[in-house]
Amino acid sequence: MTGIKDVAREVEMSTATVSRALRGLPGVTEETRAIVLEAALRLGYAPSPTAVRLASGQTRTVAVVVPYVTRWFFSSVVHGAEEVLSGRDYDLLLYNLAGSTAARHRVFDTDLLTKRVDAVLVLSLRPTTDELARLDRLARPVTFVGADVPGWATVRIDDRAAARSAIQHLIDLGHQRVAYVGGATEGVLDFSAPADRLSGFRDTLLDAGLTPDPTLERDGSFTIAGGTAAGRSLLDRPDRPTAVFAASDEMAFGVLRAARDLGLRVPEDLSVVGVDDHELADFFDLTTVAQPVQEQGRVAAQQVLAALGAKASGENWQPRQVILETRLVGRGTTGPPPGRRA
Amino acid sequence: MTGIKDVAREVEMSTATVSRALRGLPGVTEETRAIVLEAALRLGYAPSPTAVRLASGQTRTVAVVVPYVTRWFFSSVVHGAEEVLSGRDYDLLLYNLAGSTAARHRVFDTDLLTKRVDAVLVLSLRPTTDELARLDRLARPVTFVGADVPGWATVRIDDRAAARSAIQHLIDLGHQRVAYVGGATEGVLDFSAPADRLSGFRDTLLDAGLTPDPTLERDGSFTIAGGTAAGRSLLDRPDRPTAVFAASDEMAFGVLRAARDLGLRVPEDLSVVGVDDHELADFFDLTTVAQPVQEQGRVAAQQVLAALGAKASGENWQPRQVILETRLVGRGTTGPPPGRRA
DNA sequence: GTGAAAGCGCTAACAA
DNA sequence: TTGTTAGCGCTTTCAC
Repeated sequence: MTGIKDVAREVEMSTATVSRALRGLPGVTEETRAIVLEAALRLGYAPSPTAVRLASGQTRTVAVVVPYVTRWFFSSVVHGAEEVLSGRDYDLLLYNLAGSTAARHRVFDTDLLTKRVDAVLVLSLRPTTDELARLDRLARPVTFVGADVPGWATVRIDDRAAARSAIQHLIDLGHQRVAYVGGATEGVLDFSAPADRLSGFRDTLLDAGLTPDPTLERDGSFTIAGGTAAGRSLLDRPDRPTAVFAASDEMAFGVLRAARDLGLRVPEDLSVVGVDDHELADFFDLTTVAQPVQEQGRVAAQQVLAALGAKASGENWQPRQVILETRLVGRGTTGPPPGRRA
Repeated sequence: MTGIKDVAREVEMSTATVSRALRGLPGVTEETRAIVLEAALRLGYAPSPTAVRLASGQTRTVAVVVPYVTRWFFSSVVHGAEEVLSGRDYDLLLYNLAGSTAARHRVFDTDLLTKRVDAVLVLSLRPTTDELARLDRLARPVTFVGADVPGWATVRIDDRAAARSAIQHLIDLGHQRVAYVGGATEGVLDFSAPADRLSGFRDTLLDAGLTPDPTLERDGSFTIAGGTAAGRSLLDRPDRPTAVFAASDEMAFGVLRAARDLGLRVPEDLSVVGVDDHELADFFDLTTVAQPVQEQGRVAAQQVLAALGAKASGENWQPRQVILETRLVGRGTTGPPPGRRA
């Protein structure tokens, strides 16, 4: 392994000069720089990230904590974050909780992250007070994606508004009995979006003079299978709803399946709306509230890098709450309710 | 930030003793160790990974190179790898190529990985000779997942056999006109599986006395949309095949959609088989050749860790080719061909 | 513009 | 069993 000393020896200069020349710092003749660059290239020199980190005090590494890597939403956010981090020569350290409390504990309640990374991205989780305290002690920029964490930097959508636009769409079509399929509003992996989408759902109905029916609210645990089960229990009854709002596309897919299994036609007998604009939404011709997913990862990464930059140049930096726009994508799973068709 | 010196000062011992005590090395009185542990805990000491790495010469980091993180197969492999790596206190550095040649070049043809990681996991890519040469120069354990790379450590399935079992299943049902939907056997992101699955398809037909029809082979680019397009061109003709073998479940989903769009009943008019046992395969009731995906990530991670262990203890270690079992999962998308029903 | 020397925060020989 | 002393491979003052 050739090190900076080898290069210095080769060009008969000090390692200080070689270091400066290689990093493009000022105070080096162009001639000197050229000589150094040539020698470094010739010797196949590559600096040791570890040594650079120890000497510079920066890890140039960002931790990304993900509830479940295998879910489309999370892997898409990771994709976005990786894109900007690798572009700025930062390493992305992946921590996949895989839904495990033990893993969550290990990441947040031990010294795992301490001195290991310059910044942290946390996806969708709603941190506990203790976790926030520990993250605070890290004294590093932290950004939450897809969760509302007051006082901290966040990048997300307005979940209430997203639900609202979906419900309003159904109301405009003439639906009066609208069901909700969501996820636990608390639990092992506590997310912040479900509660907001649920209240957006209820409020919009109320605003339209409709009364939310508690018996039309189901837990679909944000999975396809959960959506199918919820859909079945919702639709297999005489007074079934004419429309279902699922708080995620995956649950909406499940509802579509339940409808199909029960012989219901969509949208003639039942309308379905989701949230996400999942890569399969088009495939299922699902009407949904689209949210920019990769973009949230990108923006979050840019945010922590900006914070790091500000820190380095001594500026003071305030955590920002970024809210990205959603938009209703009308497709084939929504239409007027039965008996109200043109 | 409290460092090892602070702990040493606190207990009035040398940093060497503190280091030994904290790491559980032999040659330290239990009493001493207890004192040190207590002080470290009380002072909130956590070692600096960077310093440990520089001093020990090990990064305790494994790079995982992924063609597309957002695809189910890859994120599942990452999941498996992360599980074992985090369990052994290794960091997982994620590199997502996102299908970009530039990204691939950056990872393999620059000094990016040099001195940065102890081992590398490469998913599905078929490396070029140049890339192999560079990986070789890293002098670090490298394991390829889902690709056949002669002479290197690999973890994969027998792609020819997987295709064979799917085709044999169709033949046993009585199918004679079987189509193939696969992916480019070369290209920007060069994978090794497609070619093997294609030849497994052809060979099995030949072995059964059937002649593979080149006009029944399509490129579905391993995506749902590609599968839909391929399916449409395959099925929208009078002499359409009675069965389609898709080299991945996602393409099979696309074929199912094409069939549905064309008004074909499955499996009455058309049988479809995929490969993977994707999380949605059950949802689509798709007959498929299941492969252990997370497991491949797990085994690959275990492999590089074993290699690292062998290296550390001076044993010599030979790259192994691990082949994991596949099995046909019969579901509802396959049945006897039209006109041959019981 | 360049070099000498002192760290960065640990580990690891080698002594004691 | 414990301490002393060198590093690990860079960056960064501070001189010159």
